[in-house]
Amino acid sequence: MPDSDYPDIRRLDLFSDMTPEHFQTLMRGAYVQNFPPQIELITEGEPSDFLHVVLSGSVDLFSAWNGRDTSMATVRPISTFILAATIKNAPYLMSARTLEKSRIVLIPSQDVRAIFDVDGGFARAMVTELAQCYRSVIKSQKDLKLRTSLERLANYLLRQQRHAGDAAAFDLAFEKRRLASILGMTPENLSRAFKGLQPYGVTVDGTRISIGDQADLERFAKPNSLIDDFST
Amino acid sequence: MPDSDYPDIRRLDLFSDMTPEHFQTLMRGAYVQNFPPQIELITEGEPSDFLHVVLSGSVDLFSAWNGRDTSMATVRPISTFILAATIKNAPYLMSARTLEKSRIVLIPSQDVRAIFDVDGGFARAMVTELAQCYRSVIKSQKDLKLRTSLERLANYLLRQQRHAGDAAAFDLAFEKRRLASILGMTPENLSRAFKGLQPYGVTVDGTRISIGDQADLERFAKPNSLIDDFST
DNA sequence: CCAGCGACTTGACAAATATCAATCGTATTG
DNA sequence: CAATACGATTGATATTTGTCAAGTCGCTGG
Repeated sequence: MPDSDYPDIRRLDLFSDMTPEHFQTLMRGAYVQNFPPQIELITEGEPSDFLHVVLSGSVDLFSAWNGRDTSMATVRPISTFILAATIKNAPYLMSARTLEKSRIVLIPSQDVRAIFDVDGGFARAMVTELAQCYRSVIKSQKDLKLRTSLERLANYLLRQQRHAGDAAAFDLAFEKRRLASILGMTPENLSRAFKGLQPYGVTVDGTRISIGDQADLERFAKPNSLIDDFST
Repeated sequence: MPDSDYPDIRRLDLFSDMTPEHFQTLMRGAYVQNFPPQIELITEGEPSDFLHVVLSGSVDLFSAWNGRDTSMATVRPISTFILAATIKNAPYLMSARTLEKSRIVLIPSQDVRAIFDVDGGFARAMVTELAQCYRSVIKSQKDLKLRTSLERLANYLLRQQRHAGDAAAFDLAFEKRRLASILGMTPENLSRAFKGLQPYGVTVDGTRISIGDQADLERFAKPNSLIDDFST
């Protein structure tokens, strides 16, 4: 691995508290690879050989069953994925594929587990990371079970808007078919859902979203920090 | 707390690897309480003051939004809940209420975080516990997003059957209204779903479920270890 | 330039799910 | 024992969501 990547990884919360020696050990066994778009990095059901770290690009975590499939989450730099499978030495529950050209670190799971056993700082960082992941999925689960698809879309747009610095207009982070899958609906329904939000001042032009009256949309969406706030 | 409860708690994976001193410290600040049924133990949004351990009885984790509510999970002895909120010192994402008369240990979150900082064994046990919780929610999420309500019910019954030692008949673990909520449907729909499984040999008499032909039901349900196997 | 591809949209329809109201059955209680 | 309360069920209906089949639009590669 090029040494230039070290600092970026070291700076991750997950790796910043471990001893330099242990970090070195991890990095010695690791390697970095550049992947083109649409490459399947891991397949659900396979043993978790590597902990992955996305340095650049983005990765889609998805799952399939009985001919259907669904996007579960998107991983953006710089963060890790499939930490839980790695540490439990259990099969992946989700598949992963690159969405764009991506630079990814692969750290042998075996090494991660070994260092985890001897480095308290690493173990503690892992707790924080896993707790965060757990709470994110719980929020997503609440979103799915408590809201209609229209409400999910409205709240998603408000979250994206906040992420864009409360701008009145912003671009969708990815294509609509996958947004639909993430929100748990079909692409056709997403199209209709966008129309359904027109009365609340939402206009769509291709990938560009404009929110005419944020307060109006919020009155409908009823965003809630226990579902929509990703920082806590 | 009565000393008789110590061994039960100590035997939990979460607490078995920590030093005796740290365990003592945790137990000194903890207390045990008996709650009647239907008592709300915690409310979502509140600060996480205590890590909870269910010694006996059972607890429903649920969440509400905009007048709707849904059951997220059931906690049975002996295990903990809201570990993630405790460790992140963040508000509860779910509310909890006793389903029956329950005996519950309350351990001040502050103590848990303090010991977590100094006891590597505890931190490591926490990682395992959180990874398990995370994977459980992911499975549940896949169940929700990839399956129809009929398929969810069929697979739920197969899981329960396995839990009952592959018996041809078994009793539902809780009342149907809450089962419906857990499976993400209305009670009315659950009733119809049971009827919908009759062609596959499922018969219902009150709380008693009989599975006439397990292979037949499995052909319909298509159980998958990456969704339905809770041990991995 | 333009043919072709793929994502998106739209409409018509079908299926799944929720809602509302009424009823049934059982367990509890005065 | 009767009255009642509550969960479960059922039927009718409405809403939501998915499916299928066009058709549009924009982009890209020859």
